[in-house]
Amino acid sequence: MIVAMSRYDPSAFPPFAVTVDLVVLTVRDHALCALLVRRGEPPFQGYWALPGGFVRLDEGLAEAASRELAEETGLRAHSAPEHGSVGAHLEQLATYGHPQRDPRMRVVSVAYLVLAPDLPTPRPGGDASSARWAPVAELLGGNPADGVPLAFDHGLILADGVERARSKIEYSSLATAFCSAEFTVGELRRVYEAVWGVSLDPRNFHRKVTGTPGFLLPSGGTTTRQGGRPAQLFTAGGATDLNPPMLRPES
Amino acid sequence: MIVAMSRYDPSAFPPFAVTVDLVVLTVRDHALCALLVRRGEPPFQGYWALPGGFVRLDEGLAEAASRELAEETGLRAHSAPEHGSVGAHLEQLATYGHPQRDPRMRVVSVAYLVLAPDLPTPRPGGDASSARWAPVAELLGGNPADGVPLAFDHGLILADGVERARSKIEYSSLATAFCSAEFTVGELRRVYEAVWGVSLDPRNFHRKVTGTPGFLLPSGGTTTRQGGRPAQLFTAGGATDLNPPMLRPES
DNA sequence: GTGCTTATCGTCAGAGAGACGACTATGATC
DNA sequence: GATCATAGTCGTCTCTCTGACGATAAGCAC
Repeated sequence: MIVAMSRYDPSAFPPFAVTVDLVVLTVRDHALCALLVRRGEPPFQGYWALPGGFVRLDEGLAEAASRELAEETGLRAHSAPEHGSVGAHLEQLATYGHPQRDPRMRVVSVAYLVLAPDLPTPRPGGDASSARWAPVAELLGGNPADGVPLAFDHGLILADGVERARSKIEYSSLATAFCSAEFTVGELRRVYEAVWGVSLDPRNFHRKVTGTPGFLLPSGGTTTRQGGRPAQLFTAGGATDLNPPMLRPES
Repeated sequence: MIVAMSRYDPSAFPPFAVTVDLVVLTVRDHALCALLVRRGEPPFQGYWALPGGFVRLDEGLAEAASRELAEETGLRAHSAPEHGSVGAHLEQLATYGHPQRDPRMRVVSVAYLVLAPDLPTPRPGGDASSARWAPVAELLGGNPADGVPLAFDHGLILADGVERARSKIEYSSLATAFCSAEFTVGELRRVYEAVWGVSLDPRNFHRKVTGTPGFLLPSGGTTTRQGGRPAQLFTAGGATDLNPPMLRPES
């Protein structure tokens, strides 16, 4: 087998550049938003793009994603969920390697998905004008005239990331990654509503999440943040899987 | 931003080797099996490994996976399901890039998952002694003494692929990818039983799969392959999602 | 106080799944 | 041919969960 014989021949392998790209999602103002940075040089100069960068030769892929995330947002991300943690959730999304996705060289990009609570200030890289939170509804709204399309294949990557997030909160407790350490059932419901773009019945939602063992842990306090009757505060419980899942309403 | 400035500098990027590795699964003798090849050279000489190879500079990742699959098994795979097709299902699984996963060089491997019907002869590469179908229960059985561990991180990749397959047939019609073009409800049930390693009630299973619109299309004929009363033959319908899903029995 | 908001508890009908009985249609064996 | 074993198919019952509500609770603004 010729292929097997040359497979790990160190002297003659096709050289690739490997990058990580980040789909960083959060919920702001009742809308799902993605972090974008503006490109300062060609190609796609002036276009908005996903944050990311080269993987170094001595670091792992998740490590590179984590480093880029910290550089751009100051967030510390965990691959494994931690209870009541302030860090963001990070998981590998997919890998994109079309030969012509970068016009200058062969680049394979490993995309990571980050779910973060609403950040106090989007101060990526210290340069406020070069980064923003963009509502994904505007970016993916089918109508390209709504805004400049993203650089490279980042529109595709973003769409995959959003779909992953939308489906993942169905059968896991990951929606809590969008909330701060303590949150109310109503805040969690607004996360689901923003990510899915739907309205949910508050009573059925309350029954579902409070009735699932390990999803929510009462933290003892109450809050009146949202106006109206004070709501009980919770932290994320240890459960990671939702069984049975909370399915999106039919399209 | 230093990172952004150097991000796509074509003259100075860290060079990586990029490979694809294949988790090829099928159901043989009521057991879920994976395709393995024996390594002929160091490192891990004599170990069993997942089939795979280098990505060429002018081909896409799925393209490379598809090419390797054809070279090793003769199968033609489709990323998109086709009705009644004889080809296998192929989808991207995940990407593995730990800096020391290959002792000689920095290799990033994009793993693909292939679900194939039982192949008449496992004649990979034309060299029968260098390839085999191995029951995944033996490979992942927690007890490493059951067999030689796989080369590189292929044991981890295989475990991820098996878990993907197990969960994916819950909420999609992908289990039909393990069947030949025409199959009976009982054959499809035995696929689920082999992949999940459980026993399912034939009556409830029959009600579920025949009651899900678009899952199965009656092809008109009947068969008596399995002995007993002749069973109706079906082909895979157009539906890709199972809603509601068919959940595994609780562990 | 009234009115508005949000939170939380209850009730009811329908869909779906698990457990399992009953019947059907073939081949194998006596 | 009668009997048996095997596998396929249809029905029934119960329980759980969900979606669609009604009703009540506890804050704030006026």
